[in-house]
Amino acid sequence: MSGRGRQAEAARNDRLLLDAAREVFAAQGAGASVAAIAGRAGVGIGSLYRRYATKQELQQHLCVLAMEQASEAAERGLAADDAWAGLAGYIGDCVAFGTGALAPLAGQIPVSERMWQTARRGRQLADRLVARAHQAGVLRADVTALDISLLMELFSRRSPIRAPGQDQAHRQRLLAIALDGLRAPARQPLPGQPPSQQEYEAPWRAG
Amino acid sequence: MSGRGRQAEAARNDRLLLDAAREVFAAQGAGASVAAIAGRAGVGIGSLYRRYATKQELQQHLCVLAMEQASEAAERGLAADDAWAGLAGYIGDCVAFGTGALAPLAGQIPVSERMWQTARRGRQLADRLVARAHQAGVLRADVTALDISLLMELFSRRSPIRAPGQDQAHRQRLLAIALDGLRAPARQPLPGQPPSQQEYEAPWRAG
DNA sequence: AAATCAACGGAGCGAATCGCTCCGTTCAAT
DNA sequence: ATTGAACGGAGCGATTCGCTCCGTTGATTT
Repeated sequence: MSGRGRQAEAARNDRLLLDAAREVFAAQGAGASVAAIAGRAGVGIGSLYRRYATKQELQQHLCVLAMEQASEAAERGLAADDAWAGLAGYIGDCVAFGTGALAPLAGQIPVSERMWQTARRGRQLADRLVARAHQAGVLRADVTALDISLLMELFSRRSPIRAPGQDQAHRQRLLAIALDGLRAPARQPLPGQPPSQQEYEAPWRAG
Repeated sequence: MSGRGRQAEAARNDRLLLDAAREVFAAQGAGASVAAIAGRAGVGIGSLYRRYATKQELQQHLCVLAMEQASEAAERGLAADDAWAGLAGYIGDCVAFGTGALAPLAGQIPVSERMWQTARRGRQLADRLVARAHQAGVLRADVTALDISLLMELFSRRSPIRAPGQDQAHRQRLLAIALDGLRAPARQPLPGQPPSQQEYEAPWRAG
């Protein structure tokens, strides 16, 4: 074991708890029990409630963290020289981390001001990433940043029935297919209207 | 109202019940309550239990029906002149119907002999559809029939947080992207190994 | 070595929700 | 007017939930 003393153990447990919570919510949805989370993290329920007063508080903290991770991934993507590699890397990172897996929490928890701010910053970065790819002509013209957000939301969900390793392998293959479909030029135009920002975030406003 | 008498109402209710059950399970997973299903169908709980002795029996019946619908979609696809149109139509039909949305039931209900038979027939038809697309050179060479099954499983899940109409519109746009990514020639090879039949159906064997 | 105490795991509480039963009501057919 | 099949939903016991509380552990201090 690394780290010495109870404080180090507490820090480790906090990490384990957050990772486990994200995976369990991603697989089972917002209704997952705190016992399932604590069990997967390998810690007691008491240790969970010493850090987060309620299940809801844990969920809010999880949302902020996930959006911050997404912003960092977007910054890495913008730092890449190649516009396509940057965008694909951003999408891959977010899907691997499970950024969009917390979408089922929308409407179930109040959205703090900090959450809106973090979301706004992440959206701006993602918009720049997408705009750059459009200008470089590597991203199909009829796809929007919100389409990509929905795509990541879809791919973020974990299978509730398969082993995590298998699930991850499957997801990477399917994501590679979707990424190929995102490249310009498009073979078949996208049907319907692109999603609007308002309808995208509406579920979060219904608290 | 169409139909006269109590028998007609019963037949209508049975349809409403099955449609509602598929949608609710697709959105909320296997843990969805029977009250939620009856409520969405607009019928009483008593009417549900007059037709299905247990929740489990309803789920099994739902699985058989979904797989039969998938087989019919595959037959329509094989009847199409164009190999790509046939495959794309099959995938689109299955996703629209929600064939793969019952995957979360795997491991939660015993698999009847009839379910295995129906599944086997559906798989044979899908294999032929995929093989024909491969031979015609319209489907990227590194994708297998099981990859496509997993893709349909992914796209079959309904959003638990958005209105069904919006969710459907989003899903069709994202599916169009994925279908573009399935076309030959591939721009980027798929990572990892293709899934095996054994690992694909393993969750169903763990009853 | 003894004392201290922060962090630990989990048994168990009341509340909520579950699958399912049971029964009074409705209404087309007799 | 009578029948009876199909109806909706209140409510049962069982289960599961979020959460509290407490005895235990072990690094640190005296």
